Amino acid sequence: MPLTLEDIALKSGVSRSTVSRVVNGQPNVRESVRQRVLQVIRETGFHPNTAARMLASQRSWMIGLVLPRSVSSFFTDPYFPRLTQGIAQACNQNNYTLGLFLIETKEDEEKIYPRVSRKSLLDGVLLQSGEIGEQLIDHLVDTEFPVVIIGRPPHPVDLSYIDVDNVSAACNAVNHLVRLGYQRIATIAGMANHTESIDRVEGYKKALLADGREIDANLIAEGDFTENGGYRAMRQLLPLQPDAIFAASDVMALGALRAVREAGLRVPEDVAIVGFDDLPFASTSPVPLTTVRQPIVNFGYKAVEILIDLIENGARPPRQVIMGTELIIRESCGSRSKGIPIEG
Amino acid sequence: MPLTLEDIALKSGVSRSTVSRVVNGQPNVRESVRQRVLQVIRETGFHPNTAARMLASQRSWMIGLVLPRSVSSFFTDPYFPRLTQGIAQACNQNNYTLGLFLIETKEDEEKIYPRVSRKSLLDGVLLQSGEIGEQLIDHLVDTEFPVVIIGRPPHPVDLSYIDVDNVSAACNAVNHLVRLGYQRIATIAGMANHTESIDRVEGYKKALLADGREIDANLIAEGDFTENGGYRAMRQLLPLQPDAIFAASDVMALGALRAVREAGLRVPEDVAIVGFDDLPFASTSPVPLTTVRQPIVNFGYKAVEILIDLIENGARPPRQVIMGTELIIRESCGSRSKGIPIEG
DNA sequence: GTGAAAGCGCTAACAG
DNA sequence: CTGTTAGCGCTTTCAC
Repeated sequence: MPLTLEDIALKSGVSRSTVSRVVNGQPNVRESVRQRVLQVIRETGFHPNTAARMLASQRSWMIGLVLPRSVSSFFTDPYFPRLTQGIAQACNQNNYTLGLFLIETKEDEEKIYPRVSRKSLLDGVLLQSGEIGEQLIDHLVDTEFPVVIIGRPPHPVDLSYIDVDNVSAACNAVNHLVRLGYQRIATIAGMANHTESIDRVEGYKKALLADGREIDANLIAEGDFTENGGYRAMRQLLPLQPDAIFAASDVMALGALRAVREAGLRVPEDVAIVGFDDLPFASTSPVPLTTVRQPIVNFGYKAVEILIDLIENGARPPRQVIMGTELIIRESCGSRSKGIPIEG
Repeated sequence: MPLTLEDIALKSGVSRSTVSRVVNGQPNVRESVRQRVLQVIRETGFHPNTAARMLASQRSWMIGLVLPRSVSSFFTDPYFPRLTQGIAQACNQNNYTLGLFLIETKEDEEKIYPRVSRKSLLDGVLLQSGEIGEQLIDHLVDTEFPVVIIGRPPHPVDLSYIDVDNVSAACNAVNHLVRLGYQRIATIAGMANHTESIDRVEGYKKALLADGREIDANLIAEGDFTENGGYRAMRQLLPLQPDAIFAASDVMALGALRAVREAGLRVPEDVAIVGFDDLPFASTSPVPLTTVRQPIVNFGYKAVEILIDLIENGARPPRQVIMGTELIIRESCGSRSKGIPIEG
């Protein structure tokens, strides 16, 4: 029923190859012929069969986005939808189709693995860097299969990845609190087995040490990137009477804020809070959040760009792209009330 | 380089057809032969080429999720990630691959159209019902292509869809406010050209009329399913001194809550608020939200189920599946303080 | 129960 | 510039 190249060839009085050339925008076709063929294509509404094309050309024009099971916050943290947006946008623009692979169970992982690691379905994959010990990375690493990891991989691997400089970003944020004169600065970290958590804690420590302070391990509470996780971590910190909190995500900062207020304390007067991400709600939260802005959409965009470069040009060696962040000052850190100037 | 059926056939001393039968779990193979072939497959790590399979069988085992441009709240409303979760889960379980199509520009729409409307790439699509006037639906309607619309379509079409009974759900919610004795009940609607908004407003009116009240058009404010939209709508309503608000989404309810508190009023003492969705944050919002719970994940799950039935059994006529909702009572409607019993 | 053979619709040399 | 000719790797009759 659906039309084939052959049909179009017949109707335009040329061969199948010529039609193929026209469809693929190849140069070696006489202009008048090209026009005639295009005309027929338009009239008939012909579209080449994707599967046949994939098979013959060994290219699918499709990439996969893999979100490992460990990234359970996909549904609770607006970070991921935004990332996905950037990725989808870039795919559209480059005429790639995006396949979404959410891994939730061990079973999923096994089912999905062959689909995301062979050229027969995907031209390449974007892998959200998950837990340390993530199997998928190791499987992928010695394949020739094009991969870009989103986020610094747990251990050094010979793969391209894209990340922000979490250490510096966190360090800057905490340093801001230091300069504002806070004495007991605590942090709510993400899950301990995720690189971005590790890096942000490191930045936290670095800023404190740079000011000649000591690290109090009790002031480092582990959240899990959820609102509730932030809340629980804050409840745990409260008895230690911190006067400032650096939370590794805006969502956790919100949970912390809830806990602080529930305890009858004020933000930022009694406890200052700084978040991470600068998601839309950061500015509309009960107390507008001072936070580290990540270029999330661009991040996804860039990831696709690198992947496509890998697919189409096989660019080697692997690239590491680090994107910039920016500290956004709002109410929750109290710099306004303290009247301390903001650095440019 | 990668293995083919032929390779496996050679190594197991059978024909390509037999290997194909084994791979596809067909019955007509002697058990001993089946075992031998399976053994070779395991040893070699063979996986059939997806493109070749698609081409020969005219099936891709892939479905698309299409989010039209009008669904701009994809990135601001946690509703969509949850829906996507349910869909992805169901796809995994049924061995389908999920393609994600986010349409943002007119250009995207044109590029994507051929990809989502032909059997050559997808076996079927899930279309998030968008704006009234959405082109895609009309294009899809007279194709034989399997489609399930998520949400009631703007105008009656001969397609399967899945939805909740928004009218009843809203009516129940507002009725709850009525029974609590609120006198000036306002509503914050979604975008006027979306069916779920229309239906929820209708439910709102229905509850009021059922109580013998009149509809005051000024008490119906239009939001846009964002937090800011809810905030703005509430600011517009505030001068009219409503004593209760029914918001068409939790996100908007949150915006309304912010506006109310900013005006120095208390929830629920001065203004009661009821939301819609029961997203995770509804229970942790500054005032826990009374809201209509939608079975979002199940919703996505069910949508896939219907689509697969359509693909595999060509089930006709189109099915309309309506899922149930539940009113979740928390603090924001004030029923606790008013001591009014909650219906079973 | 198993194998041979004919495609699925397209791309990509290779001639001309 | 254009047509001919092989496949891409698998599914699926149709014989045996």
